[in-house]
Amino acid sequence: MAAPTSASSAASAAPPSAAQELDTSYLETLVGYNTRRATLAIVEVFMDRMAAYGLSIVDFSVLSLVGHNPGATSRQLCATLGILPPNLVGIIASLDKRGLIDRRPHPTDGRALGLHLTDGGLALLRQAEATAASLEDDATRNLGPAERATLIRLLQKIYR
Amino acid sequence: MAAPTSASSAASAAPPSAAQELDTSYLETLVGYNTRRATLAIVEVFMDRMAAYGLSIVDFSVLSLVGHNPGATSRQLCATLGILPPNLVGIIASLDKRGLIDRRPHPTDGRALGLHLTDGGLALLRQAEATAASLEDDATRNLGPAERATLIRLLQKIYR
DNA sequence: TATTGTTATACTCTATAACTATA
DNA sequence: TATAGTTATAGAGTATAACAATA
Repeated sequence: MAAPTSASSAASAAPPSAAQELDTSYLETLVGYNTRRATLAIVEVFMDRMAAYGLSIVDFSVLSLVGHNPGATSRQLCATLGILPPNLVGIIASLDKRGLIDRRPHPTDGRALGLHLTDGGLALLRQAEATAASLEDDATRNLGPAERATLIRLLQKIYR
Repeated sequence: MAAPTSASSAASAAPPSAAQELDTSYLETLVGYNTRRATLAIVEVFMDRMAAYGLSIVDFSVLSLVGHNPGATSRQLCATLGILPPNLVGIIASLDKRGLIDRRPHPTDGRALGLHLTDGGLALLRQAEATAASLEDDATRNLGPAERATLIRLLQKIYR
């Protein structure tokens, strides 16, 4: 959480006044504090670079899930990403309007719509996923490959 | 992100319809996706249990930092927690109004106010920190002590 | 009767601009 | 002139209730 949030990060690498840093040793003993700080550090880089494609983090997640799960429904995306249905409507509508995804009648359920990438959506996803891989390497540059694998394994032990 | 967000988590351990789970294997290769999912899992438990003290996560962080850094200023809290000054004003005012913290004139800087815990604030912090320790143990129950230490070390390599 | 997708809406969180008083 | 704390305000993100169409 302490990471300067975009505002100050551009101009100043060192803090503007530095004043006096607080002792965070207690908070740093909490796993949740550390996962949150790490998430914010990565998310900041993620948002910066995905802005080039006009994609938010959720946009990227939706586009990627649809790409890897052709015919997925809104309901499935909501369950997977922890988004509530009313909040996904605008996201889907926006990706559809931009011509990145198609909404087709579901083959077996008349209530549902199956989501599919368009050719343009697939092309954008490939670029975005390449950018994501590169950005993740940068954000985790202090981790070796084995450490990165260990980190992911331990994190999944928490949420899976 | 996929974790059911409080709404469904109470009544149903298994998903309501289950429908068909999507393939998330690509997203799970991203460190950011995993840190975010783990954060959401812990945050959910954290919010549930801290509600007993009327503390949000930021309330807890502020109370804890002031407790471990008597005389800290708003500016320092903002820098440490990545909160913007206008968004901290209400939080500080609320903790003050509840009698958990005091705002005293800063000894050397007439513009600033030094923050201190009241006796009541210290008592509440001690309870809250005990609850946090217990809740963290629960949320990371699938990790051994060594794994927990490794996880924290690797996360700090990302954000420090 | 339950579920999918949707609208409307409210609440929280986060962000920017501008003011005051002190330095 | 720069900084600490503050106000007002705008924008995301997230939450609930309720509806039409379909199962």
